[in-house]
Amino acid sequence: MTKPVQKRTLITRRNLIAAAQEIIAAKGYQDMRIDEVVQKAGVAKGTFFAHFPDKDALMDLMIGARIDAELDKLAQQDAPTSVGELVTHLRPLLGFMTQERYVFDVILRHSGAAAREEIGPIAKTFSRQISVIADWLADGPFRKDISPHLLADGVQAFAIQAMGLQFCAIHNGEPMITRLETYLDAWLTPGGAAA
Amino acid sequence: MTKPVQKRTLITRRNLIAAAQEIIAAKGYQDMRIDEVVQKAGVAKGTFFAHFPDKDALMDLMIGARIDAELDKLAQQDAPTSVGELVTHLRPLLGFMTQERYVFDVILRHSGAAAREEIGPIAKTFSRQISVIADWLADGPFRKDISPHLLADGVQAFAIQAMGLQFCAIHNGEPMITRLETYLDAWLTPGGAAA
DNA sequence: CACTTTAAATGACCGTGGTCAAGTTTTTAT
DNA sequence: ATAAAAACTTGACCACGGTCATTTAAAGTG
Repeated sequence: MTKPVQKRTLITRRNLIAAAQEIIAAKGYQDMRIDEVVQKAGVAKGTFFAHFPDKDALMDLMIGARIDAELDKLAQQDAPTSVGELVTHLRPLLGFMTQERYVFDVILRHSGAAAREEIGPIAKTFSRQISVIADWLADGPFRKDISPHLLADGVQAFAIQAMGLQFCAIHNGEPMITRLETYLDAWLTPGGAAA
Repeated sequence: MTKPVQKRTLITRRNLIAAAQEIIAAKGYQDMRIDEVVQKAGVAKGTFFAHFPDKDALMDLMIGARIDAELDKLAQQDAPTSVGELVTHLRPLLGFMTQERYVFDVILRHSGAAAREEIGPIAKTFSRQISVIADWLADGPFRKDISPHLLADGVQAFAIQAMGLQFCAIHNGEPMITRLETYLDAWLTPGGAAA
């Protein structure tokens, strides 16, 4: 896990991940089964747990990788010049995160490093997300009385709030994106205009 | 579940809940087992699932009840006249929510009504929380350019963010309460003073 | 009261995540 | 080359949430 010494180990690990990817592509995250992964990878069940502490750790890896890919795209965009543009930029990322209730739950569970020592893949993407957004906000027409980092923290908090309500039975009149825009208007440009 | 007709049903249900409460009091939420609950309640396992759709539903009930009790206390407090006071008022509630990682996860999973038709106990407390906080904020020295309801939504979002980071390995230098105060200062009194 | 219908309880059974003592392969030491 | 040590793999096994055909008890009916 930390420092594989044998070539064999790397191959096994790669096979496990490849098998998981195929299964997820075919049936979604929710329906991935460890039994199916090990069967497809051609190893015994115990081997899986020699490579990953638990199922969640693999999910962390898989979902983290996809979020990272979204962040790659995000980071290449120009800094948004309005809240509307910011929300538009975030849309694909939030779309991925809310594609399955299960995925959103995994993300929530791992976003805060999950009380573990080592910071997992998803938690890393959350830090990165803060960096990307903070960079954007630093130069845009947004409030300047607090640090870009704090601003970005808030964007993340509101994004999670908006995504969470997405799955809620009551609040589904308003689409997630619209709700997020309302939040971010109030957060990033209090008083109605850039301060 | 919706309309129990027999006395027997009510008794069984009460026994199940009482058993669960005892076990939770003794070992915490995380370590509650259905097998132990039904054994203590003196019924078969299948009976449990005739009363609750799944384990999570019972957890929803138990945790929701405790949150509701906290909200009862909250609602009796005077409206806070500063962000610091607001945070102090919220402290016991947030303390309960973060007492166990497992509890926090259950709460997150159910806060948005969990994509079910009926709104569960925890989701109800979240609505109530918004009401209580909105009432407080309406009259206090906080920004007035957006509705108290929207303000309260934000308080909730930041509270969740602060609690989530509580469990994070990196961010544990700053205590949850301090972090929340920083967030809420920026959210409720942008520009440094009440607008 | 006897009979039927409906509601509730039962427990053997299953699916799936996770464990671990024993076996196999690879590396290191002599 | 050979033995000892370390790394890796194995699969039977366990824990625990959840299911369902069957049995038992309660409520309705004449």
